[in-house]
Formats: sequence, C-alpha cells, structure tokens
Amino acid sequence: MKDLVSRCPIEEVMQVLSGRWPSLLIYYLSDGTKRFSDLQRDNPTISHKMLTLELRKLEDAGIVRRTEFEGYPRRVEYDLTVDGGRLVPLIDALGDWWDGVSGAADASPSQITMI
Amino acid sequence: MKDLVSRCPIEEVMQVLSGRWPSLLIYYLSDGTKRFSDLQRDNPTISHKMLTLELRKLEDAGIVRRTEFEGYPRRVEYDLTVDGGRLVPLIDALGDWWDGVSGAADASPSQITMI
DNA sequence: TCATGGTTACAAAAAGGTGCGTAATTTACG
DNA sequence: CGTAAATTACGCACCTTTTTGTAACCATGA
Repeated sequence: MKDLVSRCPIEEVMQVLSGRWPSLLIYYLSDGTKRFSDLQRDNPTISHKMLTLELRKLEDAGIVRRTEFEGYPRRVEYDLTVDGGRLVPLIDALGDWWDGVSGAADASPSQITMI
Repeated sequence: MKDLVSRCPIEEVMQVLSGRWPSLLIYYLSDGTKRFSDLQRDNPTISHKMLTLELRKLEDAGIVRRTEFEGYPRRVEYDLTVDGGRLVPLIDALGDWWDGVSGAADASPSQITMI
C-alpha cells in the first residue's frame, strides 16, 4: 500500500479518493462491518466488477480491511482500518463545506473587468 | 453552479474534486492570483485543453473566479473565491492524513480468518 | 508576426458494464 | 441414493462509453 508515485500527498490522496465510489464506500463502511453483498445493496448501481476493484484499491491504500472467512458459501467482510476511520470526518467536512457553498454565487459569472 | 444532481453532498463534492487536476489547481491558486499561463507553468504536464476544462468546472462549482481583462495580448486571471479559500484547509487536511497513513500496514494483507 | 487564451475535430486511452465461469458445501428433489 | 441447484465473492473476456491527448485553427492589436 501507499506505493503511489507523486511528490505531493494531495495528488496521492486524490488518486485514491477520486471517482464516484470511494467516498461512498467509506461512508457506508463507517457504519460498521459490511459484506460484499451488503455493499451491493447499499449501492445498487455499482457493478460487481467496480465494487471489487474499488474495494481492492481502498484496501491497498490502507483504508479498508478485508477479512475472508472459511466456509460455504464463501464469506468476506469489509471494514475501515483505523486510518480509514480517521478519514471519515475529513470527508464529512468536505460534504459540509459543499453544503455551505453559496449556490447563488452565479450572480457574477465570468465577469469582464477593465482597468 | 452547484447544479449537480445527487442526494448526497459528499457525492457532489467528489464530482468536482475528482481527478488529477482540481486539487492541484486549487493548491496552486491558494498561492494567489494566477494567469492561465502561470498555471500552465505550475503544471507543465496538463494539456491546454484540460486546463481550460478544469478551470471551467471549478468556476462552475464556485471555487474559482475568472476575470477577463481588456487589453492585448489577452489577459485572464484566476483566483479562488471565498468558498474556494475555505476549501483549501480541508484539502490540506487530506494531505496530512495521507502522510499519516501507516505505510507499513501491509503487514496484514487480506488475512483469512477461520471460525 | 507574435502572444494569449481559447475552441473544435479526431484519435487514443482509460474506465466501466455485461455476462459467464468457478469454488465447495449444503439443501432439495426424484 | 444420485444429482442438480443454490449460495457468495469474485476473475476474466469482450464491448461500449467517457475521458483525455494532439494538433490545428481563431481573434486581437501592437
């Protein structure tokens, strides 16, 4: 994990968090341990391919822990690592920030200023 | 701006911040007002096209303000809006979090637990 | 003609969806 | 009793869609 190549940590985090799913999966997992099928139910529009790929990516980044149990049918559980847990409030803060962004700001669209 | 469709603010922010460039551009702009060509210099690997597209997206999101000046050759300045400025510490926090993520965590890769 | 900040059209690359196959055991059925 | 189906979490191949890169073109006025 954390084998991304970049000088800038911000560039690296965004590499992990970019896209539609990572933050959502982290959000759902902040709820507690989930199985693959739980996450599928939580988000019905994600394909099973994407779900595995994204979970793998989050695991590699050290955000999610994957635990496989012996038995049949197969059982795999996912939960946030400690680091992953620490990420949650930061993502929440982004959501709050967005809520605070003035939607009425389009009062000044690309103005032309002369000097 | 802010005409994204989603119930979840987190999904919406990520729609804006996802990708390689948004956070970088915000970072460079947190430095102060920049011109198009300054941003090109700041990030030599972004294509001309991407730079305009990304700046446009950030402008639409209310993060970046674009100001066009009369004169020749043409002059356009970009800077962060107040909202954009408030976003900077949040992005920084993500970077700091990433720095703190234990890279040694691959000690426990996809363990198999039996019951 | 140059520089600045774009736009547009086309091509390449990356992301994403769909459907099939698989493992190993239990349950269901004739 | 023999066997077929169901179950869960994927991997893989193929195909479509989206994103991004490349390059060319445009306007301005000194």
